[in-house]
Amino acid sequence: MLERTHLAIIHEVHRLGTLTAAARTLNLSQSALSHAIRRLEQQAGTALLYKHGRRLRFTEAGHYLCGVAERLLAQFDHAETILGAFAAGRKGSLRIGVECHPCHRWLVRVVSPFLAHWPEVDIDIRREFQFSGIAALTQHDIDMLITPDPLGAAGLCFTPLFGYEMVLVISRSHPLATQQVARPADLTEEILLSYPVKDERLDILSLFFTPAQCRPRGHKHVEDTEILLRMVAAGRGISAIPDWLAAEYLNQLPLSTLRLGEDGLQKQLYIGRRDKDRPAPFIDCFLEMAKDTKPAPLRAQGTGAVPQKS
Amino acid sequence: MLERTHLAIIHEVHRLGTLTAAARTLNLSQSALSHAIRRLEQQAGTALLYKHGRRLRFTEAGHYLCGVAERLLAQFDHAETILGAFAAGRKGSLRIGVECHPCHRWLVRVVSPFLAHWPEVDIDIRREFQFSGIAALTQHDIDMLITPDPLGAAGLCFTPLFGYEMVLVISRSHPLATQQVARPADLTEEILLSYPVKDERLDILSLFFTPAQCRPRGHKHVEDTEILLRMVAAGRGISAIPDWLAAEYLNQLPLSTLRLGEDGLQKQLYIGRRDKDRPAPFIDCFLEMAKDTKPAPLRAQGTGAVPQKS
DNA sequence: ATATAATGATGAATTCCTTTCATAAAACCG
DNA sequence: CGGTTTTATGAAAGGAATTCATCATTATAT
Repeated sequence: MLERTHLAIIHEVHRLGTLTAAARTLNLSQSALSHAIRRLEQQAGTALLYKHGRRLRFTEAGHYLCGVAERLLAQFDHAETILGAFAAGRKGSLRIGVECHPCHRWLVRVVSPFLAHWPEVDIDIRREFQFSGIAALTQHDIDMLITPDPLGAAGLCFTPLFGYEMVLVISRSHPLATQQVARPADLTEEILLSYPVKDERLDILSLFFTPAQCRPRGHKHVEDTEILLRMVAAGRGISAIPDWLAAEYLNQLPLSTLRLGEDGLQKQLYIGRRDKDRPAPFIDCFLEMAKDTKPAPLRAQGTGAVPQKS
Repeated sequence: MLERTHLAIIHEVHRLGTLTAAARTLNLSQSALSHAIRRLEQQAGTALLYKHGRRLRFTEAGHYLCGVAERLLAQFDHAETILGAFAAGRKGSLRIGVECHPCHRWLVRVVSPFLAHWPEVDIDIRREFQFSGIAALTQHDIDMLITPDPLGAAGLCFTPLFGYEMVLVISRSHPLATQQVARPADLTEEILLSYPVKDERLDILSLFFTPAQCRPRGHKHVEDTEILLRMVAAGRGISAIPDWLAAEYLNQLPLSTLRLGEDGLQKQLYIGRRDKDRPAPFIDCFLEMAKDTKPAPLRAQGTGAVPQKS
């Protein structure tokens, strides 16, 4: 069976001209090379080298194999280099799951500089999961999960990123726009606009309406944040988004924000990953960069919610 | 060090999904694969597989290596196939040296059908040698030598191909055209036209003029047979060529042929090769085809030389 | 649930292949 | 013709790959 060592021997003999010299650079004895070539020739059933004077020359088959060796050895070397990069954690890919739909905007602010620092690391962001994001993480479908709900699961660990508050956004011309706080009973005649996720994953339903045993009049799904907020601004509905996301739009669109209930709907974003994962440096780096990239909190304004203390 | 076996293991595990199945097809024990992968992982410094349930899954580095394996293994397999073709003698190249200039025309008649039968065999015909054709043969510059002078040399063997006669060609309007036999003394006022080879390799000089201690009046070199004979026909000189070559031109050009001396200048063509050469079937085949391709002898005609009994 | 089958991991023993050593043979060089 | 350089070879040694026996884990069937 043709092995890498055979190719290496053939290659060095070709490069240096003699077995003895090739043996030196390969850290083997001349005898070892001689035996190895002999074995290979017997297995191949054809001569590769023949003596010419006291040196060696390549037969045609030998020359052919020499060409093969040059190509394949280069590929072996390259593969080992890449493997080394994997081992050193310079190369890899980071599949990031996001369970917090509006967090996408924040995420891109983390990802951009990261990609610049780790040119060999690919990033893939996934928002759809077969089951939950947690399951995707344990099943190695993703390598990291950004979620506000750090559900305990064996073999996972979560790192807190930052706290934020879910705020109600309404059109500035809405009757409630003058208020500071919204109560569930105030909103029973509204149309709720939300990202297209299951109801139980919508905090405004599970933590605001449901405990008060009421619901908005209607509920529509909107994929895109920009469109969602434009619809809100146009008075077509209300929505609940993180305060820092609202902050980005307050001076672009005629929107007002209200606290959801007396205490506000406080949330915390976590980044989760598998315990046992080899700690690739680029993963730690991503974590650091994620922690350092806090979104600008909603500044106190007439109709705004109170900023969150970090 | 990444070896072919590692690639084979990785590849089979990927293909079949389990170590056990891969071990079966590789004729190894499951334990062997497990150990081998473990060793490779330790050397590479990175995990390649991890357990998922009771099966194995590839890490990123593992997936990468899997791609490498697919590419490289294919190349190994191909290389071994080609090597096998070399061993079986289906593939190779035949560098044929020709020391008999006019034999080129005969040679192409052998080579054409040969190339059709051995599509993987390349043929290279060489007429120029650093030293002699014999030296080129022993030094592996060529694999076969077609020569009328089978000079004994250690490690070479010669196979006779066919006998022929060197005949004098002169213009049909030449005064000697009516004669059957030419003698050296008749030609001392002629211009000899010959292929551009050294004088000592020209039989008409070494075996005809020199023994009679005379020379033609002049001697010019002409590379091309066609041109050479047209010059002869035009009365610009005389030449000596094999009878069968003359036969091809007798009805195209106004030429006459005369025997060189009483007995004619009898020659024999040989094909020489190295004794110890692995007896590739295509070489034997070439020999057979060469033996079977005898040139048409010069038919007896008014002014022609007597045909050679084969 | 529990038993059973399938799969991978592991440590020790063994086997097999590679390498080395010592030496011979051949070829080049002055 | 020695002296040097180079390859070839057989036997011995060394080491790495493989196997064996066994355990742990997980999936499947009863």
